[in-house]
This record gives sequence, C-alpha cells and structure tokens, in this order.
Amino acid sequence: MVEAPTRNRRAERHEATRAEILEAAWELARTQGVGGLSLGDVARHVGIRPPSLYWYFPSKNAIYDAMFAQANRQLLERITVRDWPEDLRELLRAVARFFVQFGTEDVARYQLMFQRSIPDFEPSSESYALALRVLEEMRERFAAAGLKDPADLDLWTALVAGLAAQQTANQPGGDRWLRLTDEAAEMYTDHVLGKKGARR
Amino acid sequence: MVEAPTRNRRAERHEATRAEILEAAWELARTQGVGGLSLGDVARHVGIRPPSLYWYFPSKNAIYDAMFAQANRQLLERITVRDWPEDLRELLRAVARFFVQFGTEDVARYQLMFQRSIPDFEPSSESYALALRVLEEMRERFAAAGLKDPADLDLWTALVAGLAAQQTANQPGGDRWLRLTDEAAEMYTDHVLGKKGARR
DNA sequence: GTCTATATCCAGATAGAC
DNA sequence: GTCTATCTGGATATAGAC
Repeated sequence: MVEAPTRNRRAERHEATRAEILEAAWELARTQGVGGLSLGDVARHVGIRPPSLYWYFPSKNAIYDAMFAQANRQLLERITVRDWPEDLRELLRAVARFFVQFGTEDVARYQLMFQRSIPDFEPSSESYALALRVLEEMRERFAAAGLKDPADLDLWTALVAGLAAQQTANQPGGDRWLRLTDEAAEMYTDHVLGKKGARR
Repeated sequence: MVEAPTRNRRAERHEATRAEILEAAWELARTQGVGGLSLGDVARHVGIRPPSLYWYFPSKNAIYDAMFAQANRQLLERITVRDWPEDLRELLRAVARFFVQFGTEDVARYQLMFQRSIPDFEPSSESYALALRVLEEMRERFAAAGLKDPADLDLWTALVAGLAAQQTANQPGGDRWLRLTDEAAEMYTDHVLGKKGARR
C-alpha cells in the first residue's frame, strides 16, 4: 500500500530514461550511420557512463531491437490513425506518397528497418511481428480496394522501396526521386487496372 | 636490360596476390556481410599475417575501394560486351533482367555498390568514375532507343533497384521479386510509350 | 541507479628485424 | 615480402562499491 505508488514512479522514470537513451541513439545513428553507433557515444550523449546503459538494456543489440520496434510502431501508428481513400487509384497515390516520405525522412531509420546493414543484428520475433503487422495493415486496405494478387503487392513494394532507396542512397535530403512518386503510382495503377480489364 | 624482366615478374606476382586478397575479402563479405569484414580474417584466409596486407593495400578502406572498383568494372565489362536490342521495349526488358540478375546474385556486392552500408567508406573519385561510366553507358543506349528524359531514367533506376533491393533484403537467393522483372519492364514501357503517344 | 575499475577482446596500423 | 612485436585505441560487457 505504501510502496505501490513509489514503484510506479520508479517504473515511469525507468521508461523515461530508456526513451532518452533511444532518442540519443537515433540522433547519433542519423549523423554517423546506424552501423557506426557506439555505446560510449550514446552514454555520453545521455549524460551517463557506458556501464549504466546496462541498467536499461541488456546489450547493444537490445538497443537496436528497441529502435527497430519503435520505428515500426511509429509507422503502424501513422497508418492506422489515417483515413485512407477507398478508390484504388487514390489509395495507391496516397500510400506511395506516405511510404516514400516516411522512408526518406530519416535515412538511419530506413537502413535499420528495411536494409540488413548491421552484421549481427536481427530483430526479435516480437519486433518482427510489428513489421508484419504493417504489411498486413496495408494488405487489407489494398484487398478492400480490389488489389489482392500477392505478386501485384510484391511489385508494388518493390516500386515504392526503389524510390525511397534511390533517394536515400544517392541524394539524401533531396527530392529527385521523391517527386516521381505520383507518376510511379499512376504507372502502377494503369498497369494493374489494365491487367484486370484485359482479363474480362 | 638485366633487371627489366625481373621487375615485370615481381609486378605480376604483386598483382596476383592483390587479386587473391580481394577474392578472400569478397568471400568473407558474402558470409559475414560487408560491414563485418576484418583484416585478420582476410589475412588468415590468404595464408599471411595481418601486417603483410599493408604491402598490398595502404588501409582497410583501400581494400573496400578496390572491391568497389572491381565490382563496377565487372558490371561495365558485362554491359559493353553484350549486344543490346535497339527496340525500346526489348531493350528495357533485357536491361531489367540483366540488372536485377546482377544485383541479386551477390548480396555483398549489391550492398557495397548501391547501399551506403559502411560508415566511413566512400569510393575514391577514380572508383566512382567507373560507377558513373556504367550509368553513362546505359544512358546512351536508352537515348538511342528514344528514351531521353532524365526523370524517366530516374524512375527506371528506382524500379530496377527496388526489385533487386527487395529480393536481396527479404529473400536472398530466392526469386520472389526476380520473377516479376519482365512484368515490371512491361509496365514501365507501356507507361513511357503512353506518355509519348499522349504528347503528340 | 550510477559509478569506478576492470576484464576481455579485437580492431587497424606501424616499426623494424630478417 | 613477410614476419614478430607492439602501439593505440576502440569496443562490449561485468563486478562490485556507493
């Protein structure tokens, strides 16, 4: 009875510090690349000594995993909060803009989520499940708009991933590929609608 | 007169050992990722001690740079040696197959050439010039087939890069995206020919 | 919770003998 | 050309005091 509220406040502080650590990790990853992240830098950035990090995370890979999960939760949150068009063409245009924007606005996040850039890291099954939920969330909306063929969805992810990848790798911060997003979505829509028409 | 042939044979041996070192580096990069490459492993693989590597390369990044240059020379060689179709649709289909094949057959090579996965490495201007020659080589062939708009070319590279990236990241060694290559090329061709038609 | 001290290990790179 | 020995500096992680 006496201790319960104290424990909650401690737990809250604990969570807050964890969040601070992750925020520092993101910031450093943005400047020196995800692969170049060091615990010493992270600790210094937070204002503690490296060993203290182990009170909050059991290992460096656990930090990567928390970052991976966080990024996927962000994406999932933004997807579910939003009102998507029902019409296929509009939906595809909106989704393309959304994903290419999300993929290019943070290079480090893109590398961590979509490229296998850290030698010994792979996401825990819990974190990976979040990534799958993102795909599932989109799959359902596409299916509702009439787009159900898995191969069509693969072609779609390749197209969107390609735009984001080229932008982040060759001109981070620019818009050379970003501005082709609408055109890409149109091209794809024409293609899948054309196939449907031809089949009838 | 007496020394000249000796010097040549020494130079040849030197080159041969350099090639051995690079071969070992590629092999290790393929198994443990480009980012996870260590000079100790490379040396052990070649059968020498780590310091001896410095007789052949001045630094680790110089090895990365040589690998980058080598990969681009491979690509350039394969492009120039080949007889490309002149018809735009056929050309695009052939190029798409070619690049997606090349991009997926060696994950390490793909990461080194097209993703910025090593924190402190960027190619020397000489090596980068090779990469630009690849692009230029393709640009000319596309132009000859009537495809000249730079934005069209950017959309093309995004599409092809996207297929290769999805394949290598999500299913290395498989063909889930590889087999969509022809369809992607058709989609793109229909799109650019459609635009042209509309403009007339 | 945070610290100091330390363990452990490994990296890339250099000096200089042979 | 290759070696041994070494420098230097980094990393992740643990033990245990406070």
